[in-house]
Amino acid sequence: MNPNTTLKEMSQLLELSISTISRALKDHPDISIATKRKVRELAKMMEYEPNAFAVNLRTNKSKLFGLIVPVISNYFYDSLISSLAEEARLNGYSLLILQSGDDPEIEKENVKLCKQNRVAGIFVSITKDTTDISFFLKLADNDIQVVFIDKVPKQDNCIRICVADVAAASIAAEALAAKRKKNILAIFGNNKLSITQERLKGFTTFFEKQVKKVKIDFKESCSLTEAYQTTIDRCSKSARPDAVFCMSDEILAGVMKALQELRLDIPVDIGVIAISNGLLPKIYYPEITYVETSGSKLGKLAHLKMMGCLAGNCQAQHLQVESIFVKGASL
Amino acid sequence: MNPNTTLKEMSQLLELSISTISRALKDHPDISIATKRKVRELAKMMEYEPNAFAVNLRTNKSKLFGLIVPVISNYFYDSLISSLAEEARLNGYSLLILQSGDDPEIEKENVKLCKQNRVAGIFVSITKDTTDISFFLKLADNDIQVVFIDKVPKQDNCIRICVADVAAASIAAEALAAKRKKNILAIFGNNKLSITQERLKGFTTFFEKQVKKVKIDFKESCSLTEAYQTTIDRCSKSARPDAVFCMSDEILAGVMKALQELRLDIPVDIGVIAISNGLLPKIYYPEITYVETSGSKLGKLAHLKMMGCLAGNCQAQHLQVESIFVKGASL
DNA sequence: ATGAAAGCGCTAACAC
DNA sequence: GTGTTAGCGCTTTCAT
Repeated sequence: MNPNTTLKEMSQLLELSISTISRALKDHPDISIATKRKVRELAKMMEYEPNAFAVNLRTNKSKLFGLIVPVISNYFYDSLISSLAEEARLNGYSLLILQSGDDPEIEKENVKLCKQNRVAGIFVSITKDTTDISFFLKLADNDIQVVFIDKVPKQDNCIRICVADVAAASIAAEALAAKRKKNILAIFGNNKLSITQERLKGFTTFFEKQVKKVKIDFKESCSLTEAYQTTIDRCSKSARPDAVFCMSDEILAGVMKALQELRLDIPVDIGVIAISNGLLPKIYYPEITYVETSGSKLGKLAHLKMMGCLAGNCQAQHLQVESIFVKGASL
Repeated sequence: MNPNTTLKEMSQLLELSISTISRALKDHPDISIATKRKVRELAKMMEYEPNAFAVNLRTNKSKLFGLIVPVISNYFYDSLISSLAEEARLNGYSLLILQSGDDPEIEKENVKLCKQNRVAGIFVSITKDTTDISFFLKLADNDIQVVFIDKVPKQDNCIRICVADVAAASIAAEALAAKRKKNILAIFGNNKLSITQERLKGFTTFFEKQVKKVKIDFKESCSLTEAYQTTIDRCSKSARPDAVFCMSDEILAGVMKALQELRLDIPVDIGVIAISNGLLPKIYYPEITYVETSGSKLGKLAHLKMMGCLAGNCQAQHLQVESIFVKGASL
């Protein structure tokens, strides 16, 4: 057992003071070249690593970001987390990852943990039942920046980074209209979520304004299984829809399973379009046409905004990641 | 700006010493009920949160685990991470998540970060190019436990938690034999990985021992696209295989895409079986028959072993999570 | 160019 | 039952 090297140990070995060692290692101009060399050599040999706790205790800040999401295993969050972790790494930060399990109580506990660890900032995608965000806003008192991502509160006195939900749904609606679809099954997720409301808005607004005489069958389906069942129900009938719109990857998965079971030929018998992260659409044949809501771009933007905040530039703001239409062969 | 409450502030307000406050908050028997009550009330009012740095600096240990994986967005790791994070949370630990990008250099950097943060332990799934694990083993000197998960080194002087790779492949092979498949396309991932070698071993050993006269076409395909191409190549020919074995979810996705394109009827025209985490098989119709290698079970076991280690019980060991045959309708 | 000392917030051994 | 003190490892101001 050879525990971590400290400045003190090195100072004793070299018969120098602790502060000299400290300064030598940070290349302080006061220290002589010779001393610096000696110190650095020893440090390397002894595999000196500064004790993050001691450093942080002084500055009362850590090189840590908290990330709170409802759940990690999800078609969307993995890429978000991945990009956030990578961006953080490139900037010398690490990511403390916390799951709320979509439970507001656990979410609060997680915030507490972040406070205890004096994270520099928190990225959070809120639960569907989070309405009171005062405890997030109060973190400003502790000099902890908060950036809401993807699933964000309604309040506008905070920093929110989202995919362009309204635009994404609108683009999908436009694609459906361009293909002259007249009888659309539109499946949306949990209605409490901001993303659902926004996507619903984008979708309906487009059809109200631009296109009349289109029958749209709106359905809320919160899981793969529900989306599957909805599709089986609606597509077995004689008056089958001529296209399905899927608000999310999870819904897309359920829809596709049903369509495969019904042996419908895509896009001949029925068209499919989704709002998606892009992973799932590519595993089907034909590849699914989708509007991309990139978790990884979202992560990059969120991280950028966070760094801006830390640099003092932290007004409330609602930023959006552009949605891109990706042509597949399903519509 | 109302920064974090400290013991000192409270001690001044209550005109008590810092240590009394400290003890009151930890329910030390020496402190009078009345004082405890007063202190706790004030602490609650001031939203006192102990400064993790100060606590950790004393104990030189944090309630933190490091997790190093090649990449987060992956069909398997999301569930592993999810379960690890949840288990950690339940035990009062948090998870520091680090991606190596499958680069041994970054992996080393990540280990350094873990050291600096004085994590209590590290879970690591190594890169395909990690051969020298001495810097992992040396962490024992710093009293940091290391638990290798899933992608583990060959050396046996360490703690390794894996899915029962040999058994999983063997179970799949058995299922194929039971269905009297005679011409099998078997697609495996990167040959450098321990999991590939093990699964290959399980698969071939079964057929060598139990069943003769079966033609097996082994192919290494490291990505969805490669697996797709392999399947297109081999299944377009007249002498089409009567079954495909997929070593992983990623390979399964590629294979299924190809089979859908070729409009082959599963399981009539061709059987499919995979080793999988279970998410992907359920999104297809028919649902894919698979041998489950649960990332979440792996996480639970790894965490259990880690806690054992911390309690002093840390001999080198190779533990395996049992593989379960999950009947779908694809074989 | 180097050293001494204070202090970040907390705990615990040792007073009284 | 409560207070005093030392110290975890580091940075930084102020000496010299």
